[in-house]
Amino acid sequence: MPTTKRPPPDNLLLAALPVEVRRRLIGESAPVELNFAETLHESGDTIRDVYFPLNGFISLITPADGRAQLEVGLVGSEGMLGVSVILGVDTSPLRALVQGTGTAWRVDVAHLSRVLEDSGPARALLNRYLYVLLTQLTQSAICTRFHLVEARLARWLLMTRDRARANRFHVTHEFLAYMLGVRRVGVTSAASALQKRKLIHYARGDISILNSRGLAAAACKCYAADRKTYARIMA
Amino acid sequence: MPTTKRPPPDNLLLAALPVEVRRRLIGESAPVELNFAETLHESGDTIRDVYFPLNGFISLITPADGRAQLEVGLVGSEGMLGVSVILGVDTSPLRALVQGTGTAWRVDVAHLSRVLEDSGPARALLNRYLYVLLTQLTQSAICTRFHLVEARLARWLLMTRDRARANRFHVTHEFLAYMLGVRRVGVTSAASALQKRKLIHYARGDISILNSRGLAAAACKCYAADRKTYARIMA
DNA sequence: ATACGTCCGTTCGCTGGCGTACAGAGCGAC
DNA sequence: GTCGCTCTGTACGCCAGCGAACGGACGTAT
Repeated sequence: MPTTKRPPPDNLLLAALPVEVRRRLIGESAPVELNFAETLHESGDTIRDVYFPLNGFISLITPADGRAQLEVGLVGSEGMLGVSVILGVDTSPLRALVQGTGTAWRVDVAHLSRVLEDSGPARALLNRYLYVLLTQLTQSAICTRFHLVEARLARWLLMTRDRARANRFHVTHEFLAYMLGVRRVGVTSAASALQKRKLIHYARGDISILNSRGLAAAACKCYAADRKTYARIMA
Repeated sequence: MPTTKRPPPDNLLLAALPVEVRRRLIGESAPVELNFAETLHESGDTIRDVYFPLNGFISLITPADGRAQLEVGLVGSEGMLGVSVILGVDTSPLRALVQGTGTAWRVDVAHLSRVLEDSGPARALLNRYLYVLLTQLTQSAICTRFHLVEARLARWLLMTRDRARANRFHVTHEFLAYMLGVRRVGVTSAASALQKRKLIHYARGDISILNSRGLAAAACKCYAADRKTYARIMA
């Protein structure tokens, strides 16, 4: 279930490009569908296409030994999936999983490379985005290590809302547990605590954010820190 | 106290550059000293110089709220300090702290940028290094989340040995605790367990690796994974 | 020799999260 | 309506790591 609608959905990176570059990049093509639970990149595999989401959101997941796994990044309308291509490596270090149905511009890797070679502004923009991603990654590392599940959950919900541009999305406790690297029960108790405080509402995999101010207060500082960095670097 | 000596110490990145680029980059200059406990970059500050260590090692530390902090990266003779410059951002996202005394080539940021503009191979090389750093960062995130202190300690010691090119270095339990994001007592018990198994020896801040095979077995897979990635990408 | 600072060892109670297991509740298919 | 599946709630024992505190050992300076 997609969700709320806002007038002009565009990918923020593409929107920041010079028009001619943007035109050359995505040309006449139409955005593709991002289907729930679809794996766009598998860890270790060769990347053929990169994606610039318009809505929906994509989780970047690192597989660990055993069943353990952990989400280390989140890509939505503010970013791009497949940054390693910018660095000239077309092997994906992470698994990219569509968590929120939506649409995205898809660009062939070779084509992107050609455009990047010719356009300094495009290189600069994507490099800056990469820098942001890097800082978010370190922030995630800290967060995962030190913060309580409840605060981390609140942060995740807010980040997702921003990226998907929707206050309501489909995620079960079980999936959240995978993302946060904790047990499902841990998510259940954290989520029910947030629900009791009327910050969110959920039922059978549908989560709505009721009070984002309150949720931000319940989240760890990492959320604010990430936003600040994005604003500062991408401005 | 530096430590063991090996014949031709060079920075691996510089060694991989075309000779004329390397010459242009570091010219006639001499390597500078890296002094123990010196802060080369402060988080949020402007980066003036980048460093290519020959020996010694530098910790990349992210400050969290409170006293909590966490090492998210380690730079030695295999890499470079100040990668964000490659991305066109001269604000350091992390604190860079000299942990192992040594020497390094220091390069002015503006100069590096000019060289990078002209040299495709240099860009490609540093981009690949950045990719490696990125994967190591995600690996660290996993490690920090899921693995036991003892295994993480073993990994840290091995990584440090590789970067500093020395089997012996000066680090107190207290500093290790900061790096690993745990209590000092946690380090003490993990270290003493390793020492009992004759894998390491330590006394008053001097740590020696006695049996690196055994230590590798005690470490989590992250160590091997990191090495593998480095070899694959930088080869 | 003494005094002080650094570094390491150990202990105690506490708790957040783990692994596991089971039970109810909603929803769709038939 | 009933069955089966998915999703959520709750409970129980367990443990790694936490915070705090104290004591001893080693070096170095005076």
